[in-house]
Amino acid sequence: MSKNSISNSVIRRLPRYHRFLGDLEANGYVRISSRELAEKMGLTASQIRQDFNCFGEFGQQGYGYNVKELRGEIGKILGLDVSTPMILLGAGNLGKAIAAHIDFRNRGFELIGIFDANPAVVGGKIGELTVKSVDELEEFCKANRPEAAILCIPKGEAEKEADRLISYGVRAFWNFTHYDLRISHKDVAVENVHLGDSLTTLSYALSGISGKEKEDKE
Amino acid sequence: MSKNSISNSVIRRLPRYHRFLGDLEANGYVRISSRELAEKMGLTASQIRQDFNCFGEFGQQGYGYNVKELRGEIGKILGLDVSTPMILLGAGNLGKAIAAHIDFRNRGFELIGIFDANPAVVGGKIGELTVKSVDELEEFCKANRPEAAILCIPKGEAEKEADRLISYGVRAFWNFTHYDLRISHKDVAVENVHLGDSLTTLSYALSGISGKEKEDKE
DNA sequence: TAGATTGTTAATCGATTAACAATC
DNA sequence: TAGATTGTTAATCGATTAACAATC
Repeated sequence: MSKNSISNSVIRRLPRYHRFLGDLEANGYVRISSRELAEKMGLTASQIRQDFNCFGEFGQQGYGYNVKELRGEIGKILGLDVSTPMILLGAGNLGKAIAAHIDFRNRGFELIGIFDANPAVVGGKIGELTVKSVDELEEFCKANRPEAAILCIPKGEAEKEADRLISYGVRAFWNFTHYDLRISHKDVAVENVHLGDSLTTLSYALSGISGKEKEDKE
Repeated sequence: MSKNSISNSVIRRLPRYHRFLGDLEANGYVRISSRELAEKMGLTASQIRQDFNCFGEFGQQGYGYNVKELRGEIGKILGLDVSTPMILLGAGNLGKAIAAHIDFRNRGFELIGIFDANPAVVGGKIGELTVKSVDELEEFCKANRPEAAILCIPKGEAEKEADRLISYGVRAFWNFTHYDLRISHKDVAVENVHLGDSLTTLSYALSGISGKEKEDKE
């Protein structure tokens, strides 16, 4: 209900607030004002107060915000107080790195299964988990009820596998493919990571830096 | 000059345009109207025309846009017609996956070196490249002049290494760490990829889907 | 020419910033 | 109490959408 009204811009800032507050807490900060936090994060104090006020009154006039308390509240808003079972599809380079590199626990998830179509990687170990064949996917989902999935598979397989997962009850996707999930499926949560697009953006930014343009024209 | 005036929102859409136009071209499309492209991409035709008009007049009234030509123009805007030498710092799980997974050529870059501080991984092969020790970084940069770097190293090392690279002439960073480069260095291009934040956003989105909230309250 | 679709201006919408009264 | 800082309303800014004349 209230959640629907929060703008995307605000939501995208929440994980960063949570992260900075964690650092502050680790560095012994007990309280912080919106002004000081703004300075550290490169935002305005106004924006910070506006953002927090979307969810409630977390501060105290004349004092500021209690770091630990505020971090806790934002964590709850982000759903980090629950642990959602998640599976990974695709144990190639990227899939393996994600499985090994990401701190799922502190992001509200638990990685409970890894699947791949390639017999050469099935049976291999990644952290605590053994890579299973995609043939076991249905059975596994029926038994373990994962609610979220990471897609690190080729674009061509994404549609088929996503459809399948949705039919097994998966409702959230961390999507590293270029298949556009949101077009086909409506009430499913999707977070796209387009690494290639990200690097391309850097190319643009670089071409705008001192000298580059001139070189082309002279 | 003109470049500075383009809004960030527009720039972030350019790689996606480029990608979609590539798909269209591969599927035999010769021309496309803003209306049709909008439909395919989930945007409005108005927005597409506004976006393109930031850079010039790429279409023709009554006809639309020539797919191949438009893609080429956008590619040039993104700087994909040049190949910027790039190095990777950090050959851990994530670094390895990035090096192996990303199509640098089609993003305006060429990966020419990989470095790591861990003697256990130095000497290993990733694709065509052999992982070098960070001790060789200065010499390598003086000889090969990379202009861009990928940071896949621990946060604690990021500041030191970034400073070093900048002093060696690197002017663009694809930053996978949580070290905030933009704070310390001004005229350097930075593209941050915060995978953890991305997953955290998915946690939020999931917690807003049917049933979740109610469960907490009943 | 008539139809289609752009390029571009104007209107709307949303997000950020500024200001200030409330209050700790 | 006086000083500080929030919560919140109002003002500004920017981005998206709508409209339409230009033109192929």
